[in-house]
Amino acid sequence: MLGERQKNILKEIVLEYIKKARPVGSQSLCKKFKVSSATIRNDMLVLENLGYLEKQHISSGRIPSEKGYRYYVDHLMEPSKISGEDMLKLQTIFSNNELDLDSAIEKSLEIISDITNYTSVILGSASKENLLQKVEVVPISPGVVVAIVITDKGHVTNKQITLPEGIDIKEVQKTSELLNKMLFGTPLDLVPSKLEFEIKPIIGNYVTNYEVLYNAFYEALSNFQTDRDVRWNGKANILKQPEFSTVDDVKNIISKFESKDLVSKIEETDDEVKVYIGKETSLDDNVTVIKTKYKTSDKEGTLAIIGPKRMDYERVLNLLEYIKSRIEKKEVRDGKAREEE
Amino acid sequence: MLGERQKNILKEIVLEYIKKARPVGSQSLCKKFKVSSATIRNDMLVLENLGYLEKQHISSGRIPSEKGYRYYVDHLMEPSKISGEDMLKLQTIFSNNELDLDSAIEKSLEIISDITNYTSVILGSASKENLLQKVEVVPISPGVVVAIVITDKGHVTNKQITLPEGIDIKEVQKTSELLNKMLFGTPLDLVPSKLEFEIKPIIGNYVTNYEVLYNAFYEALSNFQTDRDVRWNGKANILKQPEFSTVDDVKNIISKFESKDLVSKIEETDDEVKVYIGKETSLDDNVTVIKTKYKTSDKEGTLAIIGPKRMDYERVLNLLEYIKSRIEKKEVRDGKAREEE
DNA sequence: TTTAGCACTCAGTAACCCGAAGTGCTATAT
DNA sequence: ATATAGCACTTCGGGTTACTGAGTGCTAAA
Repeated sequence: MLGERQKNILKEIVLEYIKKARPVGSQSLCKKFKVSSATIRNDMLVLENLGYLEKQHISSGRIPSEKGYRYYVDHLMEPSKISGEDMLKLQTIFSNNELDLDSAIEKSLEIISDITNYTSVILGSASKENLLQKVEVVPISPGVVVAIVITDKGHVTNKQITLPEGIDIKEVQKTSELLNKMLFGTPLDLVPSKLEFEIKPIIGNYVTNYEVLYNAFYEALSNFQTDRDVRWNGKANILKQPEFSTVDDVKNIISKFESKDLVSKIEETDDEVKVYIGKETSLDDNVTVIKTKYKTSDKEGTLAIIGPKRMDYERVLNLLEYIKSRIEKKEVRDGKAREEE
Repeated sequence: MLGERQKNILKEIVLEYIKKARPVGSQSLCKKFKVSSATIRNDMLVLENLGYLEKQHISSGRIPSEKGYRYYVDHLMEPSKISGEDMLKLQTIFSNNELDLDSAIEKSLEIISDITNYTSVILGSASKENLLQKVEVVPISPGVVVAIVITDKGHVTNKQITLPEGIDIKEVQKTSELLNKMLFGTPLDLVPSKLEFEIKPIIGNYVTNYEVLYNAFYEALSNFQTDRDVRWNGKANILKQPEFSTVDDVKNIISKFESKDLVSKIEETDDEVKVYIGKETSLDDNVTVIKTKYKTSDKEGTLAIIGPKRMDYERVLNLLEYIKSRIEKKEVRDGKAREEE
């Protein structure tokens, strides 16, 4: 379909545009391909007709279209290794035994944001594979208790419960014992249904006045898994990109970042590192999001880098791949409960 | 110092500029004061020479200077009550018994952001008046435990601790018992020093190999009080204000919002509702921050509204005053453990 | 003390010109 | 067939100019 030179021209244009953020003209490619500008122009026309290139106006140079970037990422980009320089900056983090995995992930994405000037987001939530380990009920004042839930992976959440008038603290204790007995070892995502179908029917046998108590605990326990944390780095970085040079562009992207359904748009389900360009992101047509799911023994979530479509695809891909691999390595190493390397 | 008419002219200019965001000319005030524009101009000149008014260029209308806003807030603004409309929107929140105080505060600031189009921030942290109620240690896997700290007000934090090789879980239990005994009822802010000066010297008597254990617990327990949460509402609202019409202004304010020392700049120590204008904010010369400290039985923090200097001072002051009073009322009411009103 | 009158200033807009960069097309050369 | 040289054409962007409207400061009179 595409001639060899045409492919290379497309590649050059993508790389050049990533570097300079200015439309690429035919002249500037002459020396590299040792042909005249007219020849380049002919090829450019072909590429434009196929939808890989665009012009901003009739006599401007070419810029890659989304389809062009996509083609570059899928076919033209040479798989490479992370640069030594980048690696160096990340290495210390993962070989530092002081840092737990969570902090290491956070720290490393912070570094990525710093060195690339893109925006990064970490989406996390307790994994479905967490098993409920313990439900602890601590009275803190008359009529008020705190319910604390601990998973086998060490995650903790809590919820304050104001007891309805006239509930005996003994009833609460009994409820908590019952919950502990029945829920121990239950995967978090199954807790609500287990509460509803196994515990609710029988709780009346153990506890009087169970209705309100049950409801209070139900709420506390089922909130657990939906608990999400979102960490940003360099949220303002994207504004440094020349594509956000008008007030409207800036306002627009900032509003998108603040919007409530951002999490659902960022979340990734694929284990690979994936690239979403422009419209593919469903977040904003002017950005590219490179992201991957990560999964540690106790949490799972998404690592995402958000930048302009003119993003340094190769570098970011490599960085994310590297971090992903280090996360896994660290898991293994931590599992062996510290063994000097 | 200032004549009566001059004061009124200043006031009108402030109000007019707040409403329209456009410099106010002498003509537009003629009817209101029943004098000619020349007279107004003379007064304006006086006000300008005293530093209350500014011009953007030699032949533009006047806008209030920071000093002018300050004078307005301190001397010209008529103390008034919150508008019925605004109150209505907030009322339901505080009379809703389902909502705990925390959520009510959050919800009400959300509403303020919505109706005013300003940005709001809630800074919170566990109060110094929280007393340590319990230290709970839950083993979750060989060599790993979770330390959970609960205060008498129901706040919970936790920290995962990886035990050094060769530590017996019994030692951990003993440590936790010791901590519970010695720290029960200790105000949070005193925990670190108590650990250092009372517990460290004697822990060796109870627990062998105490060094590492002590360090792990020390870190977990002293992080508690510095634990801060920051909640934003309408972070992008400020961009709607016409004062942020150039890319640079926008980028600037966004960076300020993202900066790490924002918390320290926002935090308020005064119990009153206070107004900080422009430079006074130490945050950004183009904004006004109206804020107040709040204090509930278990938490204390700051409520802040950030808007342009051209902010609707009266309205925001009233809103904050109102919320403050409702927070206190609700405290009282909740304390009586639900008594229908 | 207030007012009318007037000259002056400046932001903002629109119209225009011009050079730079780059294109598409056609006719020619390889 | 492919590549090239030449040329007419388009658009952007920056600079200049001219004009208008809003608003001022100042002076002299009421």
